[in-house]
Amino acid sequence: MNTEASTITHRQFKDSVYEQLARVGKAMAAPKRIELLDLLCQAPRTVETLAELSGISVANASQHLKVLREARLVTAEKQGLYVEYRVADAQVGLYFHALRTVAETRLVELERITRQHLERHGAPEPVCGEELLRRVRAREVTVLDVRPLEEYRAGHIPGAISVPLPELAKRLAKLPKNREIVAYCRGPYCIWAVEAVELLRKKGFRAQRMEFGVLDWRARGYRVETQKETQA
Amino acid sequence: MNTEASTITHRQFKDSVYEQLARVGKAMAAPKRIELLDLLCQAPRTVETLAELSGISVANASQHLKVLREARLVTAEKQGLYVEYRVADAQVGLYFHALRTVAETRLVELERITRQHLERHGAPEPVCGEELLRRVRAREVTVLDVRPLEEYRAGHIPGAISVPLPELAKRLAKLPKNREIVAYCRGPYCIWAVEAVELLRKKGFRAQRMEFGVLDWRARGYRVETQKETQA
DNA sequence: TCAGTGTTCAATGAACCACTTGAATACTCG
DNA sequence: CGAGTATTCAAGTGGTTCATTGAACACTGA
Repeated sequence: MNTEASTITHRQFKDSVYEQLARVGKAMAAPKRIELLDLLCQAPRTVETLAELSGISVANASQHLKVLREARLVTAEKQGLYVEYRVADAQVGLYFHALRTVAETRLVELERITRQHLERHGAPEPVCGEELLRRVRAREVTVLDVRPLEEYRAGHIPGAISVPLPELAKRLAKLPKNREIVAYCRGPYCIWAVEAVELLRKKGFRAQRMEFGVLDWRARGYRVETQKETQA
Repeated sequence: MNTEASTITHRQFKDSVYEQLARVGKAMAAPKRIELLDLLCQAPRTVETLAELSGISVANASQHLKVLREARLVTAEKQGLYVEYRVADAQVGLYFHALRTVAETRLVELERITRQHLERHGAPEPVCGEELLRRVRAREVTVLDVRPLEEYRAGHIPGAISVPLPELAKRLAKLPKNREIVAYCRGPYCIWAVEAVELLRKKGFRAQRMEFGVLDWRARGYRVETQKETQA
């Protein structure tokens, strides 16, 4: 079975397998493409929106999206005047999450950068994530999703209330004063929840930031709620 | 809070975060690097071994390993005359597994290539993975790890017996005739288990191939056994 | 049908990357 | 210490990728 010939075809087989795996790997080799995928993990979006959110030209975004499409990580569908991109399936989100997790555990630089940035924004003390997660799951606290509405619609933590950050100020009155509030946003690198907590505390609420996003939630195998528009 | 200035530093922050994430992403952008990481997920190895197993020059392997090291995915340690590389921590294995899973679910080509190759090696019918997994977990079957001994030592499915494929023939007598046998190897792209099953069946054993490897096992959150040398 | 808009394509140049070769380190072990 | 070996480094080459620009395409809505 280990003749010269079979060894060669063996190598060819391996080479083509790893070549395929590299198609997916290459898709995540450019910072901007990772950012686009991150955005798409929050909600489906058009090319123009993605370009604006990630700070690149539309043509460039389109090109990056083409690469992601060819790696089958995202799909595109024409919706009226716009082309709407979305992640191809749930596995893609988990893949991105795995990448992020490795980077977080292995790259000290990443933690340094994040901590600096949070401190500059007067971030509250880092919280014990897992314990908070437990209380959120047990519904012991009021959970606020401070991302834009469309991201909430595309998927949110069950029981969470959508209060986009810009609207938080005018909707304070409708929030419960006596119950503890937990705010979350896109994830550990998003400061919206930090700002939300800052405002809430200033107004006398008991509030905490959860640094997990919907992706972290899903990666733990918990259910995600979609579409429903629970509002305060 | 959304002044021009704060928006700019915001962009800078995001850019540096995604740049860090891309460090990890780039590490998996070359087929050969993925292959090296795959090999390292099975067991720690020296540069020379890795070069030989992946069919590249030592200098080239060393260079790829440097990239993996700079992305902090692997660590190197001098052991006697050789430098031994190993995956930096368990998360890295899960990251590679996530990449592989996405590629498997999304890339039809990968499945086609694999099926062709297995058929050429007279692979038995594809098995129902999850049901087999249950029976392995319940220890209803005799489990054979047909990889080289050092990979078995680095981590194997609990209860599995190490019978490296080349030694299978001479150790047939020591295997139970009446109990069903399940063989596994490095994973879905490795044909050792296929060949083992072929031989076993020819000799009158009831045998099946499990296409999961240790990585798939771990990704499901199951315990992995190390070091111990259970032998038939 | 035709203007207008969103998206993609094609071509360019600069930067980067994979692999080779040959030399230089850094060890170990006699 | 000095020979021998494993590994890494440095330089060069051909190929690939990224961002930009301007044009082309596809589709909508009047």
